[in-house]
Amino acid sequence: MTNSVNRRARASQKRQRLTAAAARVLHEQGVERTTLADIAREADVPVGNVYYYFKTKDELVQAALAEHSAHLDELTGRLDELTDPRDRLKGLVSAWVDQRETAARHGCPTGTLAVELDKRTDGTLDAEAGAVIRRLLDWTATQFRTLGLPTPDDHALTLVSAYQGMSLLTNALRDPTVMTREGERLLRWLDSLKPAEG
Amino acid sequence: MTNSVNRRARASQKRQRLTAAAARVLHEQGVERTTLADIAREADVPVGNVYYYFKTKDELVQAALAEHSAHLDELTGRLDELTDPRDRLKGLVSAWVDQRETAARHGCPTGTLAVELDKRTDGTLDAEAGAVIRRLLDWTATQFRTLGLPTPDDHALTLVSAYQGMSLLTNALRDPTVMTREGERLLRWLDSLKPAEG
DNA sequence: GTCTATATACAGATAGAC
DNA sequence: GTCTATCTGTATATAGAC
Repeated sequence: MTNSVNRRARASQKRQRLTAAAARVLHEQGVERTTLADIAREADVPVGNVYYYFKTKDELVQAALAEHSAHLDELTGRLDELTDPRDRLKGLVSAWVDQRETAARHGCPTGTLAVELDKRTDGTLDAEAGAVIRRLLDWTATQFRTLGLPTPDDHALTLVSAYQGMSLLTNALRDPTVMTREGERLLRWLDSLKPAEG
Repeated sequence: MTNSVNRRARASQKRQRLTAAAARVLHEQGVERTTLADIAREADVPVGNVYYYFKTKDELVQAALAEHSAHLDELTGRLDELTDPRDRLKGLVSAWVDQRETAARHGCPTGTLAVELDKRTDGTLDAEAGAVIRRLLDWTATQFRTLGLPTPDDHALTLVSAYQGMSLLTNALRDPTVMTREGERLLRWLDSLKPAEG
């Protein structure tokens, strides 16, 4: 009984290590350039053993996406504790800017994954990254709506789009200050927004 | 003599066909998922023959990037014939929106290429896509400067960043209307900009 | 210059011992 | 559950006939 529990605990621990390693390595190297051996090494799990936890490489990609999605939930969950929706949005922008060094080296985890998965001709996984982005859009639109703005969806699109754009440029130019400059502009923009009268 | 010229013409024609095919296929499928056989088939050139024109796959990627860069030059060249820099910028945005269906399926050619090449750990080619984006930034900044705006570089960053962001979201959500909505906002923004007094 | 056949290398995945 | 050894497929690149 105790042994069985320990084995199970160790097993899911390994699964968790593999998931975390996948999220990290796939972000850094991309899906196509990452081998199962890379992930296994990073998770300190023998290569052959990977298949006990994930039947295919795609399942590891999916697990990595779920991990990024969970990180997003954590962030928005923390921001939800702020009372003013404008502060929540500004907190989101600040969190992005804080990640500028990572963005300069590897871009946005979800965004770069979405770009890569969209290159697939088969329909495998290519919608999954889009779903994570859509959840970010939804959360953002809710904040704009709570603020009393007339077109919350358009504002959300503008903000998330700006984030993906500045991440891509920060990465392509390898220049974290891109993130700082655009981040400051976004903060000013958020401050300037006035809810409709009435 | 005539034969030699014909051979040379055919040869460079094949090279040109390979370059064009590379630009197209690499945009659609991405670098890592594209095989030399894919490009050769699209160019109607036998696989083994590719190596006569390009020593490595990376050289084909480089040629594809140069092709995209040339397309950008064509576009900015046409826009340069407009007298008002504001009209040039609005023309740029309109050109982007016109490509929305392509963007929905494959994203921005240069942007998605940049994302993929930035995943490389070796320093091969990963700066080349960034250079193309930088040239777009420079051209755009020149227009803002000619307009008499105080911080042309920041405005350029905002515009190009917005383009890359809306391309990525259009692609990830497979929704061309993202491009239309953001494009209209950018046009309104450009119209609203007033040069500093004096 | 053109093309076929093939060398080489390495990835994803599986079989099966422990 | 864990791990090694290996099968199988496929991609880049080359050798060399034509």
